[in-house]
Amino acid sequence: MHTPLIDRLRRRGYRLTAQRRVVAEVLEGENVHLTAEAVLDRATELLPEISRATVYATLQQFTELGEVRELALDGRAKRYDPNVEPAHHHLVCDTCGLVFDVAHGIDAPGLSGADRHGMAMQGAEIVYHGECADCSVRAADDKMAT
Amino acid sequence: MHTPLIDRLRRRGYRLTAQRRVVAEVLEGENVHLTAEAVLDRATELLPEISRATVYATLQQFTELGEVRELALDGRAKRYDPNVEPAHHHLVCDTCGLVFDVAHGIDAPGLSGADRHGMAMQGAEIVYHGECADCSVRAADDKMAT
DNA sequence: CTCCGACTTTGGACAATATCCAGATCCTTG
DNA sequence: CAAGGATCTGGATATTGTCCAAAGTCGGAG
Repeated sequence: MHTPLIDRLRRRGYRLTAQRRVVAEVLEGENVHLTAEAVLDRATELLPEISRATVYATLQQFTELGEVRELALDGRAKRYDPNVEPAHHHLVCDTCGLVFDVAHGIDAPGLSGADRHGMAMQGAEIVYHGECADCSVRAADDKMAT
Repeated sequence: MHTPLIDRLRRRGYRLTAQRRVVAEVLEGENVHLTAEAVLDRATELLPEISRATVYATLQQFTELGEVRELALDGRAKRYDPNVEPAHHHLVCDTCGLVFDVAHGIDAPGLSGADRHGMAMQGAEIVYHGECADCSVRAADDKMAT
């Protein structure tokens, strides 16, 4: 079986290994944004001897290939978004870490030359912060309980 | 000496300790965005017996008070921005982690009701990504060296 | 001014996330 | 199907951050 991802790996000179297949499979099977540890957990179910180092390395490779997007949404673990296309931003619950995709069509304003500070621009990521309904309810309950 | 920060601490019932003064002093003396470890380093020079736990706790308190902004710009350490006003966004070098402020006046588009997914919105942060001039030069050098 | 209780700090253990490395393994090419 | 370089493994190590019990300190009451 050749998914587009696997094809691109081959074309770039990467070898086709069971480990890479498994990581690709885990990512494609999810529409939430997993952390590396979550990917490792699921990958271990499919290929018990896979190692942590391999999962981390593979996620980096996929990121470099543009197959997944690495997201730094909060100060915790990075998350991996398998939906590269269409471009979109994210909405995060600051309390529990829940992530929603924001409809595409929204984009960050560009930077003027002066604001670029001589840097080569590579893109912009908008992170909307809020509190999800569940956490709001839980906060209200906690207040009542006092 | 009573900086505005110290006043607000008192009014909220926080005690005025040497450790809090030192952390405040470190933050005010910097216009770059320090990591907690960097704050610890500088604070240790001013007050050698200060502990890591205190610095982390103090940075959290200052964040809750609105005196500093906690930034999750990349997947590495959180950074603390002492310039709360005016609101502004950030430009990050993905290679070395260097951070520039982006001129205020830029802001993220709002979210429609459907895009809010029932969450209570608390704000949006735009992170512009790129490669700074130094890192571009270094990458070019590396290529020549091969 | 002194004392005491509550708030704060300390330091070291622990947790979560991530990277590195040497040796073992395994794809792919020829 | 053998060789060789790419890849993987497992464990050590690094980085960042949190937790906790005991010790210490701030600041209001007297």
